Amino acid sequence: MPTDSADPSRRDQILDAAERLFAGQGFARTTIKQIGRAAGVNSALLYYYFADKDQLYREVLQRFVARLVARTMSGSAGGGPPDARLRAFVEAQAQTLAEHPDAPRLLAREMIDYDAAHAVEQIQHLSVTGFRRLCDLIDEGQRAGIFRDDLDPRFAAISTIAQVGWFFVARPAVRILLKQGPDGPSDDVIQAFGRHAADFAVAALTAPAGRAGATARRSTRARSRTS
Amino acid sequence: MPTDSADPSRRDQILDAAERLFAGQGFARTTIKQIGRAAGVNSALLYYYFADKDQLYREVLQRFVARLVARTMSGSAGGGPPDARLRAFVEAQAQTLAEHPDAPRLLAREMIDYDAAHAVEQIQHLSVTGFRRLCDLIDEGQRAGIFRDDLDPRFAAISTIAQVGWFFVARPAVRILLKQGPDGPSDDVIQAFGRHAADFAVAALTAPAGRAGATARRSTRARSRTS
DNA sequence: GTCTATAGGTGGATAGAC
DNA sequence: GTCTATCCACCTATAGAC
Repeated sequence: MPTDSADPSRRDQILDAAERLFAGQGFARTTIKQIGRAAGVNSALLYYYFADKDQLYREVLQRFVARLVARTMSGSAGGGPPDARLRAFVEAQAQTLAEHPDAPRLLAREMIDYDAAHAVEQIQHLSVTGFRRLCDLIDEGQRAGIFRDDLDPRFAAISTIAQVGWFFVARPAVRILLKQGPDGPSDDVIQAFGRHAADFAVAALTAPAGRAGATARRSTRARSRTS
Repeated sequence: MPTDSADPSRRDQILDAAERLFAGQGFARTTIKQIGRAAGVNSALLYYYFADKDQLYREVLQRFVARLVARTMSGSAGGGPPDARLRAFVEAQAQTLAEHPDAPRLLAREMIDYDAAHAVEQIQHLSVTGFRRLCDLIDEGQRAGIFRDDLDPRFAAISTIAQVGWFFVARPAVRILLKQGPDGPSDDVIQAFGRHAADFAVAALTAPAGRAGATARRSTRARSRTS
């Protein structure tokens, strides 16, 4: 099985079809024959390019995450004050997911179904890049005195990212709540939510430290900020 | 197939086993024979109690969501100011999910894989109860002047719920970020995150309206508040 | 490289004894 | 009610012609 070497077209053709199908119906329900048909080739050919179904799936995920990381990273590189950069980060995230509607499904399913076993390195990479960048951003804002410093940056990063992530994963519920059509929220609504999420996060982080926790104990910070 | 009538024990025994397996590995990868084995009965017996695999899955989901709704609702009934009740709501949510670690997986997968087709009414019910209650809470706080009124209550509700939801769904990523063991975050960390999420949401909602959106346009509100 | 044909295995579902 | 035995469909993967 000459899995490597150079034949872009056919190979990518198969990967494209596989990506669509895996994203749409998951690993188990997608058959080799479906993929072959969708790619316009005989299903046996898949075994010329890939060792088995599992390997094909892994390569789909890898290619996918790599693209996603590239896209996300390029979007939030600029300078400026931490709150503006955080805002840019969140809006870029919404933008990216709106352009790749398969992404949340594919990744969330992988995490849920296989505990990310097919793409540990990829998911790690995403965590180490995306999450980490956010953490650093928040930490920086805290040290600059712009953000309240009684929040754990890692918790805050999860809360920030969660908004847009959940918006896409819980699509059926969101659709009902927002009374959107069967295709899910329109681009307008997605963009509006992206702005809202950025707003929400910045507001939570810039709130005066003493004010919000009237009922509650101070500091949900559990650990060192070096993370 | 006398699917109904009265035989609690056997039937529930099968449902229990099925729930564990479906939650752990999803619908497609779970086989009838696995369920039979896990339940300690012959797999053919499943067809005495349930019409087919699909029907069994539906009943698992229904029972599951019914329990979840009951649990969630009882937790956030009390009175008090809106911000305290919102806090109670979020912490109850975290508590519930910590006690039912299968819940996020089961529900998220159903939404992702089948667009909630197996449990439309259930998901609708969850949305109409949980989400709606949150929306009303936020709306009430806005009218009382406690929460800023330039946020769409429905968007704010999504952001609020998303935090804990994502925390469980993205477990592999969270695990890496928080440097937790393979079993996922400990109960302490879950509780801490629940408090954090409540804090985060209340802070975002109580922030002075003009302050947070220095860079941004006012109001991410898109539609009427009657929702 | 790409196809046809098919082996080998598994899963959902039924028939029928007890 | 519960089990044994089994059928049939379908899916992954391979063998081998072209």
